Amino acid sequence: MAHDLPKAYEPGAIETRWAEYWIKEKLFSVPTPPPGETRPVFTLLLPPPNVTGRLHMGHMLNHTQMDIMVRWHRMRGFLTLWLPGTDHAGIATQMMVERQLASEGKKRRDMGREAFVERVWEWKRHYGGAILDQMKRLGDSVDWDREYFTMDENLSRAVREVFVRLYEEGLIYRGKYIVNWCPRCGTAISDLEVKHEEIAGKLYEIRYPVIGSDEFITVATTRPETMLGDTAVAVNAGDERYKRLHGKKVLLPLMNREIPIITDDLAQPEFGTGAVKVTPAHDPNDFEAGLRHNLPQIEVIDEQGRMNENAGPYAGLDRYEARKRVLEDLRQQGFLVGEKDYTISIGKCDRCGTVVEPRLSTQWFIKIAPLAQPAIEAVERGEITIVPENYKQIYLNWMHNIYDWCISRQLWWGHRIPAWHCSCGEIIVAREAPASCSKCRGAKLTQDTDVLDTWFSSGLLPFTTLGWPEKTRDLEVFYPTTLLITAYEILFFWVARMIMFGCHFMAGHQQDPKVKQASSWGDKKDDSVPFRQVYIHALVRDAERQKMSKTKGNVVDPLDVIERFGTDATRFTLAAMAAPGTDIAFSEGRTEGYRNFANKIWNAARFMFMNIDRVAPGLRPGTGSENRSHTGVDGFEARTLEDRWILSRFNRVTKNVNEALETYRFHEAANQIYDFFWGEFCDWYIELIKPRLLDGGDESARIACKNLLGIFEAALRLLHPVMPFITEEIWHAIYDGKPTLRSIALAPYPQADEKQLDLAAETEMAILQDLIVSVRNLRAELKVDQKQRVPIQVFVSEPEIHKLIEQNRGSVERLANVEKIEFVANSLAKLSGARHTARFDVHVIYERKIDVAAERERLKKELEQIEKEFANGQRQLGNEQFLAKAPTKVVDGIRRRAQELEILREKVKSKLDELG
RNA sequence: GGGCGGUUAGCUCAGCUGGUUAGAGCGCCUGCCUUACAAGCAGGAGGUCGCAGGUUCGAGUCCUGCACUGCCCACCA
Repeated sequence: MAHDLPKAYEPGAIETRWAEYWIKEKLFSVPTPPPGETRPVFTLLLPPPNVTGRLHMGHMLNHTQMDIMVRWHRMRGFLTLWLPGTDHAGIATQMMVERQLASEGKKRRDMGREAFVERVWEWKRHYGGAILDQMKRLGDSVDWDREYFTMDENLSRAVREVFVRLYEEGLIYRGKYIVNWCPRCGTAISDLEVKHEEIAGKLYEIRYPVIGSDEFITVATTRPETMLGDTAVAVNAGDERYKRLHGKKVLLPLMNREIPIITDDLAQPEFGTGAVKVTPAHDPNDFEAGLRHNLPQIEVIDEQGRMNENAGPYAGLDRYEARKRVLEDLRQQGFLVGEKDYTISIGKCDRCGTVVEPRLSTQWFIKIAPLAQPAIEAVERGEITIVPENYKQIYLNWMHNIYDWCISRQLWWGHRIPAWHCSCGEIIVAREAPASCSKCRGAKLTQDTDVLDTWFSSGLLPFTTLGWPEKTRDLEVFYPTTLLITAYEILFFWVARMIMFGCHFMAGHQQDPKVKQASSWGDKKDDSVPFRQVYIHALVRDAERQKMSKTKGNVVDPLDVIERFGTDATRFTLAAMAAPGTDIAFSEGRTEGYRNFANKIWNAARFMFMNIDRVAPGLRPGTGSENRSHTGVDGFEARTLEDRWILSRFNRVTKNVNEALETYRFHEAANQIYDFFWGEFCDWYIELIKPRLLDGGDESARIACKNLLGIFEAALRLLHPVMPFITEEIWHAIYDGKPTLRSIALAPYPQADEKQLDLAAETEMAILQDLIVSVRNLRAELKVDQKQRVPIQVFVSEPEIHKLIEQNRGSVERLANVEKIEFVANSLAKLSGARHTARFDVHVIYERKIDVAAERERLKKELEQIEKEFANGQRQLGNEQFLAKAPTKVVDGIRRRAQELEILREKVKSKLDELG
């Protein structure tokens, strides 16, 4: 790269080129390390996107944060593994392919299972994993050689192994229970996959005639159509109103079936009429009550949400149509006695939005309590920490109230349950298809047609991707993984399951102490956990803080944003806005600002190269371009105040950035670098060294170049995890395309050197900046022509400050466009149009007079503020409690400030007097 | 029905364990094509930190209540 390159940074081609280079060079591939490896390990498992997935802003935030952490650790010398892969996503993918088939006029059931599954694989090979290509565009530094798919043969084998083991341990059982059933998807779904919604509905009161009397008993229901399957009416045993009806029967209207009146706590006297219809086959509570009272379970709704043959005249009707008809008939026959507005909660299928039907069916379940206990303890003991911390309590609450998990799905795409049914009724659960029935020796075995919940297999990934059930070297080194960064949405779906499975199946596992001890997690004892730390990232919303959703049409496509502003700028935006615990309202304005930042860096680089090529071409790639092997600033020779200052600032910022990343304060890390690079390095340092570069003599220019290069190169490394592309581009240019290392990503991350912190330099620099800004301010107020240089007068009382300004006279004159500095012996405070701080007075000599009225206003306002602050300080200093209790640092600070304020007050007052 | 978060400049947001003068970007106003950058430079205006109490020497920061707002969890007909 040379200085004749475009003035404006064009990220497109550059980013694509480096993304390809990183993959081609296999820079982030981590072969299994041999025994004896002593580097601390950092492992991160990518939350596998669905094969059907496309990148959205939430992913982009997640990936940005992961990549920052990964690159940061890698540069700090950790043996860093980031494992990518995709999830087969049972329902989602099956739906996708079904839709595709529908457009061809085909149906899944007509094709048959085998052909359909083959079709899904075909789809997967064609369209699946688009998101992986998008990840490449983001610059994700994952190990592509280890990419997995949840239905890979080795992972599938591990899934069967887990299933069989859990079954053998009695933790998996099969049974007929009420489950959430999606009539559209035709499968059971877990509690988590049901989204509840409040809608306006009705509460109907229906009276059932009591047999052997002319009485009625009135029940309340929101779902009248289920009455067709009623097998009892329940009242509370203690409810006086119904005591006389205990043991009697009622005649179920429309169906004319006799059903008993039972007493059960299901019925609560306060609610409705105090009597409740019981439909064991279509309501979870009624199901339980049915078991308690041995009631028949009459199913009236089929798996497609239609009334079945048990529904008499309503058979064949859709459930909602049936509701209408049932109500009509009840009304006509005088059984419907009440109808009032009522807010009801309905469950909808997470995938397709269809209203879920509680339905009786035979499913496979995991007994959750024995698995939950260790998973709760691991978090309570701090073996796993969750950040932000409030999610820990949410996790624990959920885990304490968890129900058994329905793991079977009536789908075709997924891991088929490793159970075989024999015609004799025996069920054989086995790792591979058995040849014959273990009970009757028969060979007519058919495999269970159900597949497993997608989350069953993804819950195993932390160990199955590393070779489990084999005792592999990978497991020994990389398990437990170090960090998991994920969205709150899947805390229960995925994170909780991984913890349960990890603690269960990896119990007793020991990580290689050589790679563990050196890491920051070395003090943890329990290596069964799947990860050491979980960071829950924020939700990305649109600029109006609305949740992005396709139906609202407010989805911001990250690739569009990338197209317009570049990946680096987009990444920087997300990093800079990602304060832990708060959602992000994505704004393109910010991204544009960070695109400008990239441009600023680019132009600073152009400036640097222009000067190096002109005065010290030897600096690149020869001198100073030796392998950057340490964590500081290379080849820096502090000769001047600005040199000492920028070196100190760099180290302070480096310290802050590392500390911020340590605690996931991405926004702080990003802002620190931004402010340093733009506000200090470009605005001040580069401006200050220009004279040395231009006409300071060869030696002086060479050192200035070297220092410029040193800071710039180190700053690139500091920024690299956030903006990997532009930093890689410029870094390579520094070495003229011939760096010793193949990538800045492999160079050491800057670490602060306490010895290079220089408080004196920072203080002195602040005074000079203050003086320069004061003069610029005065010039603006006097409307001095920008190009005109004007003389100034300066008064200082302290000799050191006089010396400081004297020594940096040239800088002040240049940056404030001053013709000549004249030091005067007396305070300029009274002089109208002069500026003052506690340390100096300054006056611009110019024929134009300032606007006296405006000046008076300004001074009045200033005085007011000074008085206010001064009074405030005095009050505190006069308070014994304050003096006794406040830290000396604070007290001293206020004392010092009070002195300054007194000086300032006098200056402002005398000037106001002068103005009259 | 429970639980969690948010409310700071016109807009979008920082402000970590309470401590001197509450910050940034965008937008706005003024002046500059100053030989890295107009995607830039210099200067400026703009805030009773949602409301009401409380704790404290000291509160944007901690506590209580309220208001508005968002999210999650929940098998009450």
